[in-house]
Amino acid sequence: MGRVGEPRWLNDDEQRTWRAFLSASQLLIDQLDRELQRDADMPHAYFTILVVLSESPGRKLRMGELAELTWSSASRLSHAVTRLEQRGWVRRAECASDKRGHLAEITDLGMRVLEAAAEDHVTGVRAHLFDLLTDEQAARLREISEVILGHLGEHHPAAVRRARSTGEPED
Amino acid sequence: MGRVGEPRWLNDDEQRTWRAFLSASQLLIDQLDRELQRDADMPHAYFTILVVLSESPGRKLRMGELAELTWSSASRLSHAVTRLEQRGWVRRAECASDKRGHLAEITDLGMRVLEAAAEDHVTGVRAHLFDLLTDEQAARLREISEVILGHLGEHHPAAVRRARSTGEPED
DNA sequence: GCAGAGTATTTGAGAGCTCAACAACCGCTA
DNA sequence: TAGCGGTTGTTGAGCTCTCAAATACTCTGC
Repeated sequence: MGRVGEPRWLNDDEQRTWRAFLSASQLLIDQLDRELQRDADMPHAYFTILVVLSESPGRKLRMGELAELTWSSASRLSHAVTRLEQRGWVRRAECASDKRGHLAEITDLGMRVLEAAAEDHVTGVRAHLFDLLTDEQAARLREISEVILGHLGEHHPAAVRRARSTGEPED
Repeated sequence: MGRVGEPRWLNDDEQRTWRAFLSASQLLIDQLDRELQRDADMPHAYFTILVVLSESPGRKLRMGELAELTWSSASRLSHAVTRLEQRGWVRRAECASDKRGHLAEITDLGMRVLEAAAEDHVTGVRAHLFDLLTDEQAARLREISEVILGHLGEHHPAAVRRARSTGEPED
């Protein structure tokens, strides 16, 4: 991060683009978060955890894998799973192959809650995103998002362990 | 929000687009937030408040206006300003024309802190966004963001008061 | 087969956010 | 001008997230 000379400020166009994007994505996430809280009594982070678990083989994952797939820190995930466990939506189990490891498994109740939440949620995603965009725009948005994702994915804390353990160069 | 029959699920393309966009914007915001915390010891929300204040006439704004411009709830803003005040970056003053009102004003110290923070921040915005995109993509991103913003802006809590007080239809 | 280094996860404290309740004030109306 | 609904802003409790420290286990080399 060594700075060399003057920082390159954003020009007017970039400034507006950046502010629009920041506000828009923040507002969209906030809106869906509020709707999920109102309709299903859960923050979006919990919803994501349940979705990923529900799609996993055996409906269970090790904490570490779950953290990577949800782009979450280990700590945040652990706290969240504790709370999901208290609600009876997720259950912790021990990992046979590695006694340090813990598994998180979505319960039947969790599946039912998730299905109900997802129904409302998809309505919001349409109303606040896809219904507003042309197919062209949606396709562009996807390309742009994938570029950012490709760049940032590697630097995210949740991915660092994987990068190290698979011998990738660390840049 | 009356649901009519089956919810329209996202098709495969939409699913991937949505997940890519959600992850990318979340990761980008998180990354810049971490950098700001590390380099300038403040969360992004504080940075936004300082930016808006610094650009305002007299470097001060009423709490309500500041809340709207930062898309923040009144409560969140009030808590944030309290903490910014403790750091000496912002000062509260009374509003002459309306004794219910409070002004928030960025201090000289606040301006210096902001300028230092902005230098690092702009580097991050370039590195994690503009350096990755073609001019075309940036232009599309802006269009897409403005569409979302136009739609969501009205429904955001911070905008409801304004909408009501200017006689706009409430949908 | 044990010491030490590394890995997986949890824990606790503290910061920031949300929601609901509150206090202070405005301005209209009778 | 007193009353009252509406507006402005703050507060406190409770929840979620972050960061750093702790715990429990694995693996490697001797």
